[in-house]
Amino acid sequence: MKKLPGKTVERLSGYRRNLLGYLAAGNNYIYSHELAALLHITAVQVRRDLMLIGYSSVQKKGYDVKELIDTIGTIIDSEQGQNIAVIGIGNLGRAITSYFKGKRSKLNIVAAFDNDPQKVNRVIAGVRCYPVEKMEHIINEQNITIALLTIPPDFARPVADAAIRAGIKGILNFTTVPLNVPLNVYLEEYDMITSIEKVAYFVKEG
Amino acid sequence: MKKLPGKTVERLSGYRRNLLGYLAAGNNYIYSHELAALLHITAVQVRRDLMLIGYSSVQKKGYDVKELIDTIGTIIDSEQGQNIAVIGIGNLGRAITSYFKGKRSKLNIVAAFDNDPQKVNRVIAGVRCYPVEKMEHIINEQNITIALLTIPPDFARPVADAAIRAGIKGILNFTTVPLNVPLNVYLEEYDMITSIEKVAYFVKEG
DNA sequence: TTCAAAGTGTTAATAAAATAACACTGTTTA
DNA sequence: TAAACAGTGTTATTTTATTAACACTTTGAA
Repeated sequence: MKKLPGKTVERLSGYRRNLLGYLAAGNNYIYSHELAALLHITAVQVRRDLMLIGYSSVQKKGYDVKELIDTIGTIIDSEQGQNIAVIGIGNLGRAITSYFKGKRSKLNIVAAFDNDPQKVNRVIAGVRCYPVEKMEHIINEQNITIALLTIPPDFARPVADAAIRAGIKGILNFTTVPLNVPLNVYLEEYDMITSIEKVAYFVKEG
Repeated sequence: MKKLPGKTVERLSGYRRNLLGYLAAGNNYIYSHELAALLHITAVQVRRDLMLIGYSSVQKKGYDVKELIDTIGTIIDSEQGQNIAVIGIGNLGRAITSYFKGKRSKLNIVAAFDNDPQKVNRVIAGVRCYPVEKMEHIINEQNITIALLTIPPDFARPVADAAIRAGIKGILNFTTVPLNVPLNVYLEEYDMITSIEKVAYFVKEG
């Protein structure tokens, strides 16, 4: 399967999330236009995305929700699973960890790192917290490839570099600090302030 | 000024965030390619965005950082400021509040809402928490137009509806629940799981 | 059955976004 | 002070993403 565009991956993730909710609500079939409505996009977009991943419904009674969830899984999940570390287990790190933990079977948050002696060697939000000095060791030992970066700005850069040296292949950066990573490391940046400002702008402009 | 595309607004927010850091680091001028590098985009993109908002540097010695920060402010900020409420002050709500509070002079988080009697009528992360029943009243009284939705999924929909009835004009939805809002309300959805899954996908695929 | 109605997969067209190209203007150096 | 250089603003081009169009298939009703 050819590598999908980032936007498509985002939507696939959104489809699955909504399908899980839809299934939990007791629905077994869904039409493209219904799924589209949940994401505020068009039915064509949905069908086009599903075409891209080679999915087609046998019946014309809508898509089989379970089947579609599984198909999306075969595309965006890694078969053997992927391990995640939360770097910096302050307010945001804790929030993300407890929010995410257990939600996706193939993605496991297996470690947290922090410098605060109050936190180190304790289990926080269901995850063991290690001192930052042990990062390299633990990342290797636990085969962690993904890092969620939620540390104070001053440490963001050096700690991210260390994580990469230790073998991290993908970073989701929640800090306000711009990072630079080698080509073989995938970097996604998310800044809440930008989201808030965007809402504010469109509220202002109507 | 014509309404800008969402993507441009996001980048402008990113420019300002980076410029603030750049200024704090003691730099007063910045070239388009330097600013571009911080955001991992091209210099052309930067110049194009600035053209869109009608900014041009008098000198050819790079942009005046302070001036550019101000110009971006005149575009994306509301002159009289905008008030924000955090609806649901659990882990994530607290994290966002303490992260954001005071970072942008024109955007103020002025109230939190929650049902938990332990939280109600207390000041949490620097913001007073009110019971959800008082939401309509407070939103009106404090002229709150923006809501950050960080409540448990089961309450998301009814509470969002109530907030809109009370006069909210923009919602940033951090829950996994798909919302429907009237046309005059701006809705931005952010799902952390999607971000994490996106990173995971591109780590997997290389 | 058979005929509409509704839904799907796919190709074609459109729109939006990012990139390239380039003329112009200061800046620097010799 | 002139010639090379570097950086900017803007138009043109390309690429990417979205939407429209449509033939085909199933479903359901008459």
